[in-house]
Amino acid sequence: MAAGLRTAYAADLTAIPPGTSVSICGWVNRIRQHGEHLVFVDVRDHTGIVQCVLAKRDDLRPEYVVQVSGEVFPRPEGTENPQIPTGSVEIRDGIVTVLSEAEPIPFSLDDRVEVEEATRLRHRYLDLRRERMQRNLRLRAQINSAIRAAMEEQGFVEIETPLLWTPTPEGAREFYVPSRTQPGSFYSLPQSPQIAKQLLMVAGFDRYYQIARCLRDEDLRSDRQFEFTQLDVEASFVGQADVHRFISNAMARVIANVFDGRTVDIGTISWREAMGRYGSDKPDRRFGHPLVDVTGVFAKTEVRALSAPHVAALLDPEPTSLSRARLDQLVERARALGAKGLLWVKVAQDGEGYSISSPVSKLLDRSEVEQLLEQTGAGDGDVILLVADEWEKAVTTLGQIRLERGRHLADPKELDLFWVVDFPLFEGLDEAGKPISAHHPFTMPNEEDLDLLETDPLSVRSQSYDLVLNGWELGSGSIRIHRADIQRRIFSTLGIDEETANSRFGFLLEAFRYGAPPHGGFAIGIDRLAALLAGETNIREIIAYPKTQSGIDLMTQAPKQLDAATLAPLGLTVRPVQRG
RNA sequence: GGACCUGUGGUGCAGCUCGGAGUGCACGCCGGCCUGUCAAGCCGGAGGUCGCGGGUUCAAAUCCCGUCAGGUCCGCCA
Repeated sequence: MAAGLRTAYAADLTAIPPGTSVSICGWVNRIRQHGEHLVFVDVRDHTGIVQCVLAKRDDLRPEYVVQVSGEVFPRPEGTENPQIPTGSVEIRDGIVTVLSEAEPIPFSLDDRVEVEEATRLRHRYLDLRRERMQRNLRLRAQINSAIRAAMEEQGFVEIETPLLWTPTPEGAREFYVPSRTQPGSFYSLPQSPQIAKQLLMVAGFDRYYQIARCLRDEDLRSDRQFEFTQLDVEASFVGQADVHRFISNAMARVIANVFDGRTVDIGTISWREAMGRYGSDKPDRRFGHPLVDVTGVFAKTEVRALSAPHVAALLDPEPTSLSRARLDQLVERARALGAKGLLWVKVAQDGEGYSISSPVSKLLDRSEVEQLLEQTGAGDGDVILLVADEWEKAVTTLGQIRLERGRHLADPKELDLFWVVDFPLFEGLDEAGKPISAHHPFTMPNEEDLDLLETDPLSVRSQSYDLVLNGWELGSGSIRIHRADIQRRIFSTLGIDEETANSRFGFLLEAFRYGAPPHGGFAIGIDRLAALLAGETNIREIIAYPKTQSGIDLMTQAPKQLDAATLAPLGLTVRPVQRG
């Protein structure tokens, strides 16, 4: 709704009767001066650009903030610009009022010009003027709005939880905030509202949601910032299928909203299948080329590099690009990823059959080659990549290579959205030989596997689940343990004694003694969701003020040192830091 | 903590392999011309700590070492 100094936005003008007087406000986008008597001034607001035709004006510069009052007319025949939505109209002989002058800006705001990200971040307020960034942040707002509508429609209540929370030793590294009123003591910023929301279940808010800021002091990546935003959800008296339904409904609503009614199928795949076929618990399935288990082919092989508990095979997505040097790089890459190595087998048509070339071709017998070709479906010109190792190492290594080799072949318009279920409850053993929680220690085991807790904990599946979109983990959740006896068994398996459990989670365990309903929940990473739906490959593009990989805000130069006088009331002194 | 890529007028690049004067291109900026352009066009001009420090050399943007910054990834992210 236009108001104040403005009566219309640029995008409104095509729908306005010729001759209507309007006032538009915005930034001077571009000036085209044609001598003394004809000047075109493009004025930009967030809806678009409007061409203003003036008789004489030489005091305007790009990025001046202006108000233009004048009459809207169709452009003279032959001068329309079909390239832009407002190209059929113009404001003629308007009064241009300069509301604010502008120095020449340090980089182009034209989306066609690639500007180094550091430069953009240093002047983020300028970068955000660009159409792309306006579109991205507005898309993000639209996602939030659709989420709120979907959650409220399903009976969820939005409740805020504290940012100043209590340190919890489990999980991600936390940010700490010194207390002035309790000098020497610290709050922590929550890595998620996990425990707070479970307490809300005990409190009887049986359907809670929040668009919550979470903070983790872990190294940054293209899909990770210190602070990020989650749709955080928890519900009581529900099972896994109910949680999936709530979240699926919200996702469907978001996608329909963003893509104009588009529908999406949300499938399900087990963790074991995801790992086996794609070597990842967040597979990008859009470009095919699944891994093939060829362990059986090499059961009795003479090739020492292939005698391993598991042999995974991949038909390279782009074999023609595999020069000998490139293949050597792949071998190195596999080693860098922690596997012992990688073997390649080139396949070529040879009369009726096929011949192969490989560093180990002399050591492979005919039946091994035949089975390998059959099981992988390899044909003329294909290159088979093999990684032999422990199952998880083999599939994850080859899965990562699959991703690096094929990711660019994925259709960027496709939305491959699915649940990954039946995660293992524990992910390996710590130094003391005790299992490590894969999710968090309140995750409910799969009831069929309860008996394995004490005998074979690593094979216990959990009632936890991830949501994956185009190869990114969008979120995860679980059904929680609400029964004290099962919680005791989990703590015991994890090697957490009662005293430790009480000191870490005492208030939660105490709360659970006063009547805890069965409950479970989920959290969706909104930054990742927004980035994927915006077609961006890093989340900084959908965050107004992101930090660099080293955690610096290039605009404000935060974090900054504080002087001793500021720190003293907090009970802090800073040790001199040696750098370099 | 580690690997790899990048750093050259305000912006984006080329130059770096094979050392020889801050050389070049495009955009932007400043000035002039120009009455229907639209990333306007034409002419002219200004603008440089080649990220920083050290080394090799008669000579370094270029080679070597270190360092800082940005990015991608591994570790890390219950």
